[in-house]
Amino acid sequence: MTELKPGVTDLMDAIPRSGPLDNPCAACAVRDMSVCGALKGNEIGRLNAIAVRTNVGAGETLFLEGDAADHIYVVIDGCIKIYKMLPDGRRQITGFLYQSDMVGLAFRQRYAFSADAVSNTLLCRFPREGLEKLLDEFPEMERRLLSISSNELASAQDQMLLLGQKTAAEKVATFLWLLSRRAELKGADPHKILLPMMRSDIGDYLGLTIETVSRTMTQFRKRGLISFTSSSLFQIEDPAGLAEVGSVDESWEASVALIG
Amino acid sequence: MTELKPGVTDLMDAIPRSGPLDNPCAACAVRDMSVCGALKGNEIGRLNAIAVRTNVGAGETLFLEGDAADHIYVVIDGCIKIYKMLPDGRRQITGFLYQSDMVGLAFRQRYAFSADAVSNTLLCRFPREGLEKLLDEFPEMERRLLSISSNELASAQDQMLLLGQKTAAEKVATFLWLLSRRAELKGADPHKILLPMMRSDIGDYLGLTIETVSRTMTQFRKRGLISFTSSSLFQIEDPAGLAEVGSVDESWEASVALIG
DNA sequence: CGGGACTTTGAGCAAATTCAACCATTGTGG
DNA sequence: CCACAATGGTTGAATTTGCTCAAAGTCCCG
Repeated sequence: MTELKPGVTDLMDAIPRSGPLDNPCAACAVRDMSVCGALKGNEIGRLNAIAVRTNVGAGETLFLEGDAADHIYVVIDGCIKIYKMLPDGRRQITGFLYQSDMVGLAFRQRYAFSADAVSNTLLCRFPREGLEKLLDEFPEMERRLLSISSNELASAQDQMLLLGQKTAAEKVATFLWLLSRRAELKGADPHKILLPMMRSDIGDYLGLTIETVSRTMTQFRKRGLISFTSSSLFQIEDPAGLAEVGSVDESWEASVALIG
Repeated sequence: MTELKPGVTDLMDAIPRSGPLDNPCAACAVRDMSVCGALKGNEIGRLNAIAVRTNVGAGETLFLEGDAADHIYVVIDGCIKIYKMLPDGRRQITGFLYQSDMVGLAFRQRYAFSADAVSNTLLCRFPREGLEKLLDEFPEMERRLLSISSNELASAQDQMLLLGQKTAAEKVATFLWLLSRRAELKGADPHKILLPMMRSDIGDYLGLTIETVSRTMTQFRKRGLISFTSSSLFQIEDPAGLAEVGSVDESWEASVALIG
């Protein structure tokens, strides 16, 4: 895990910006989608003063369950998995976090879960203490945080419904459908799905073994619902069919985090 | 579902208080444990002005998923279950809420889940709009809400670990152990467990069928971990053994909601 | 080109569900 | 006050879904 002074490395340069070099937050790609968006114009400098960009390589650990919860992160680019483990090694991945998602948000002394990078990930790191001070100062920011955690709670409930009630086929179909919705929301092609995580991650997220995930996917391929280019890249051939198989509720708001 | 003017009915009178009759919030039994505790002295009158006490009979519905989210509730006494359903009737109970817990906290237009009373329940109801105005005025209240939803998120993650990874025996043992911890926290005997919900509720909470819940409990009885007085009242005979069977993590903070 | 990590596929197995019958408790009407 | 229907809970046997164990296949990277 490497730390970067803002505006120095290759990865940094991959992030589009137009503002002054000494205030990268002002031009951050994810600013409007995250808590940061609550601060406007000149206020954003306050955030920038406590922000540190951090790069985490694929498979590296950001923090472990039980570590002192000193920092809060925002994913700038890449993918993070958060998970809890049982003493014997069983693992439940409780979420995959992407661009603009927050990691480590917990008003407790210690993290209640671990976080690893799925792929190379660039994050913005804030000391908890400093961020809390800003919250005192800017109630708009606090309101936004409340809205974010309320959305997270809603998708946690969706995930409980999936884990507790859905069959293997429904679980996998729901997972793929959700990835498609996320791509759509980001303005990408919702039919081309790139899976940055491996089968064991998908299994531990859905409460299934890797074998069941694999078998279910080939079954979907044989049924013409999807087709794969490689094991981590595929095409959704029948979105409606996938939603049907997944018993997905399309009636209203998307469960992928929307910032209100 | 009946509404009560504060300080009128039998149930109301069952709540201990000492303050003036026209300001029941000031003397509410759960005040210090809930958001309400953020307001002190004279401020509490503001909350009282928008609060309405509501009584919901066992089995009655408080609201349904998709209803306009006009109100937020605090459980004064009794038990509420919140749940989501699939089109074919499968149901996942995502939580049981007890004294001082909040129900319906969602910064969205519509409730993302349904809520039914498990037993006769007394609640305090606030219009969402009015409560949000108070939040603007009293940041301390907003901070408290943030802390509450952060705790809820943590226990949602515990529940995902349970649903996705634990065996039937572990699930049931964890459930009983958690009830015991809750009783302890409330100052009650942690070995006497009263189950206000029926087997189908427990099953839908743990992602198991009623038969499996029942079989697992009799197995626990035969192993000497518990003993029952009736089907809804029993005694924990071997707390350590129960925690062991449940693969419960006792290392730090309780996952039952603690208000920070 | 070789080796390691990840994925797929297959066969047998086991945990939990389904289906079915029976038991216990409660409340109601004759 | 008892009969009996209704609701909820327990127990048993058969079935099924998803898991375990095992082997082979694929991809990537040095």
